Amino acid sequence: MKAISYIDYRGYDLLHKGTEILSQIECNGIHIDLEYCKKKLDQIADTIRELEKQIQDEPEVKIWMESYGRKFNLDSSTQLADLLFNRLKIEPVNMTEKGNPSTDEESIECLKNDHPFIEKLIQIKRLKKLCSTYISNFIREQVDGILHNFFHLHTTQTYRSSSSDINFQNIPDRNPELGNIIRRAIIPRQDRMLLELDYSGLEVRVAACYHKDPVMIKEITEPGRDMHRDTAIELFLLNPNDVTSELRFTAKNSFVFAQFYGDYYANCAKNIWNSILLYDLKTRTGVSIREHLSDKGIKTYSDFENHVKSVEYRFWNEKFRVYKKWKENMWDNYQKTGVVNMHTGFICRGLMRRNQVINYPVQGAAFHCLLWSLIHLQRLFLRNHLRSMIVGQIHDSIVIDVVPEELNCVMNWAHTIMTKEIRKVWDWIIVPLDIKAEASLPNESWANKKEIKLGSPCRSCGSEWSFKKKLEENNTEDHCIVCGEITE
DNA sequence: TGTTCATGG
DNA sequence: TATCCATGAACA
Repeated sequence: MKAISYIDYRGYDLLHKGTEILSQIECNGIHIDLEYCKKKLDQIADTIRELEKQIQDEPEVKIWMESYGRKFNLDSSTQLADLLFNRLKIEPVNMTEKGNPSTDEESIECLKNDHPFIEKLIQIKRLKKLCSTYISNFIREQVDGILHNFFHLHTTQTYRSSSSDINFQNIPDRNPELGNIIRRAIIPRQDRMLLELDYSGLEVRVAACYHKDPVMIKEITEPGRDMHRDTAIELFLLNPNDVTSELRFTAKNSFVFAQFYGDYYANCAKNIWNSILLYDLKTRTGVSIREHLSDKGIKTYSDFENHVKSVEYRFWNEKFRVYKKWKENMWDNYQKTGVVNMHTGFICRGLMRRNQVINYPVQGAAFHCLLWSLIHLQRLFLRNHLRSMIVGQIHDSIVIDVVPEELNCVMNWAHTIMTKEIRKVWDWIIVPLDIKAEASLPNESWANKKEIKLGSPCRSCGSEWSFKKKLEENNTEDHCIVCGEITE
């Protein structure tokens, strides 16, 4: 049988066992506060009505209403684009994929000073999104207060997973206001706590297992190194002490990750420049980045684009030379053979663009690390009859509904499986793996998650895990995550 | 049905 | 050679 030779059983086994374990997780489901959801839905509806009333009197909205009459609709991007770019003659900031002027949040946020209705419009859109995509669906999909969403292993091009009904993998988090509202609805079962275990920098580490760039391996393994901070220093021409978390964030997302995914300097420069202007980014000592760059000779956008071009050149031709070579090899090899192989035994075929060829094997294998860990953690749970249960998975993290007395044990096992056992089985993982843990106190919602660290056992309850509680005057205090007592 | 927008990794 | 992978809502 010829076809049999095309099947790689490493990949087959992983998906077979993965499917079984994910179905058990779907069956467990995640507990929600149904009464809270219903109450919040009504509350937000009131807020939206109030906001809609408030913007009715704004001059721009009057023009909008007059031109569309009965068809006037705040949810229509087409109408908003017509208002902003045709009637008010505003220069578009971004274009859509099809080349039309865009009205997405990033493009209209910078108009809010000249057009105050924009700020309320953005808030209305956010709240509507929260209700329609999240809260309403929580209420629709729950059975006796439990959400049994699906986790699929057959829908993505990269052999990652996906989730639907509800999508457990895109619940708001980055925006604290939205994150807090919706995550307040997600709660542990009675007297339990929610725990999330995250692989730190998983894709960057898995990428290193492919390209084996010595500079990147150093970045990952040497303590105290921080490539995002270093990139911020180069992009904004700063001393290390002048880098704020905001500047590091911009460098990380608009340059480093964008470059890893295959972006190029002109696009990066545009995005960074937009951030500088929109958020009026400053150095740690409070100097405006715009002025600071100007002092260094970068006065116009064109100057900045040239500067980013030179940062990009050093990034790939001096710093990550081996990584760059690997990308070229991957693309050449695909053009010759038509396939891309993953470390985990999967093969990608079919028509792919260059950036897909470079990213698929990384994205897929990174998720497979998570899936492998999930399978083995769940086996331990079942074999040892733990009452704690795995309730979800978000690409590089595992969410568990934990019985407090089992927390020490769960953390111990998870750490062993996710960072040690996996490397015994997959020797292609040539860099250390690391996990981060966040948890909420018993009976608290997911909105209250805090990072927890290993410490000495709590005198009241014996838990070894504590979180830092912020006090006045930059002081912190360690508290036990199970009983809340101060630990030493 | 296609486009645009939002959310997450 | 031009930012990777998803789900889902709403409009046109």
